Amino acid sequence: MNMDTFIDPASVVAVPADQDLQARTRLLNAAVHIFDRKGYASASVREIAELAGVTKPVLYYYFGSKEGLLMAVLTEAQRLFTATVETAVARVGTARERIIGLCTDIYAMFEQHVPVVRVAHAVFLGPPEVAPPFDVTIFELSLRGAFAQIAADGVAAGEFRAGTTDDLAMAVMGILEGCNERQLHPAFEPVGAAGVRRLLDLLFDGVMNTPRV
Amino acid sequence: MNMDTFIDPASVVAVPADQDLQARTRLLNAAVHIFDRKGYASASVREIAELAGVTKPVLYYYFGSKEGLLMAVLTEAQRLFTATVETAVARVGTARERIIGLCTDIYAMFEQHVPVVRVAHAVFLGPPEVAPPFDVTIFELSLRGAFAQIAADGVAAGEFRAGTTDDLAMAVMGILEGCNERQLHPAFEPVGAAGVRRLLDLLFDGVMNTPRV
DNA sequence: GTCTATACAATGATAGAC
DNA sequence: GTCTATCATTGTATAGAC
Repeated sequence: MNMDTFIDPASVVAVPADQDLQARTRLLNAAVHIFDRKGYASASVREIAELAGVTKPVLYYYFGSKEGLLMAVLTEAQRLFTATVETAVARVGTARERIIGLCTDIYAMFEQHVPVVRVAHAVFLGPPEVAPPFDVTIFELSLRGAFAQIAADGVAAGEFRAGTTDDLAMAVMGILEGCNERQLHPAFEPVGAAGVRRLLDLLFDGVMNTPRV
Repeated sequence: MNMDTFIDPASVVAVPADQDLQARTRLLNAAVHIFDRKGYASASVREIAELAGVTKPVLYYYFGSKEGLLMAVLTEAQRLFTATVETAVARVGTARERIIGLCTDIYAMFEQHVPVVRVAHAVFLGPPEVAPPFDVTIFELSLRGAFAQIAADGVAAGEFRAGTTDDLAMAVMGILEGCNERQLHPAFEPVGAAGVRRLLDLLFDGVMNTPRV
């Protein structure tokens, strides 16, 4: 992919129309901003072009259509996501530490790129009938595959109880998703990286007061 | 609220334009159907009125605006939600059983009313700038309050470890949300009520193979 | 309460000059 | 590559007859 498509997080929230950036990059930043605030369907190409400081035909010259613009944003989100997962999976340590590490890495990446993540999140959970031709399930599948892999390692090493692999991956996904949604939703207070770790510790160690048999 | 606003789940997915129903009810069913499939922003009142078998002015006569129609749908969703939470909280048993009971009740209610829940879910997670004047946080707040109450009971009774109340509620919310999203998203296979219970058991009993100290 | 007909703004997209 | 000007369509909403 062209390096021109890189989205500078600071510029997204600060000055999308910074004249030092290329028109294509300014359009991407503006698109993330508007898609995030109004949703893809309610966003207008007019507004995006204005925010980017260019005219409408420039937008169509670079992206072909409104949907093409969304596709470019999603491609960028996928790049951020898979990079985070791959580097986190390669870590060493106990399975417990690796799972916590992957979760905190994902959580931190979401925190650093809230607008882009929110756009991708909205497409992922939104109505499939109007969704663009972008396989949004790769986010879920790759992340769950990573958790399942680490969990299987933990079971094989005797670190985790036998037969917990798939359920552990699913439970971790749920807890992480809950934390991320609280981070993405402006009405709630984020739990923070420490909170993510606390919730995962609860899952690993259990809740009951009586020792297991 | 008028009983006329009740949304028969079967009619929503089957024949929204059933002539035996009142125009207002047919409009509500059609709105849920269209909002669910295309999203609120992309849905057109033209299409909703046609599906309901009435003309546009009839829609505006009953609901005043497109947003009023969405508000009516959300109000119905809230009714379903709070009713489920209240009856589940009133149950007796151990805190662990009560938490599992509330989760499976919510899960089953979502399963029975997938279209309405998806619409409410989309508004809850969607962009706040275009959201209707409906406090979507009440879903999260009431549910988390219920979990925290039960968890506090469990801690007080010595059933759960001390200091786990809030984290337990958050972790349960996350796991439940993960299961519900897999149920609402057509690309994934639902975990089922048994899966929900398994994941919660994992949280209660812990994952580690070594006994806690 | 329900209809026909229409007002009117906004949309995504393009043609063609430069 | 970027502009001005414009098109065709669709959107929500309403006026007024019955």
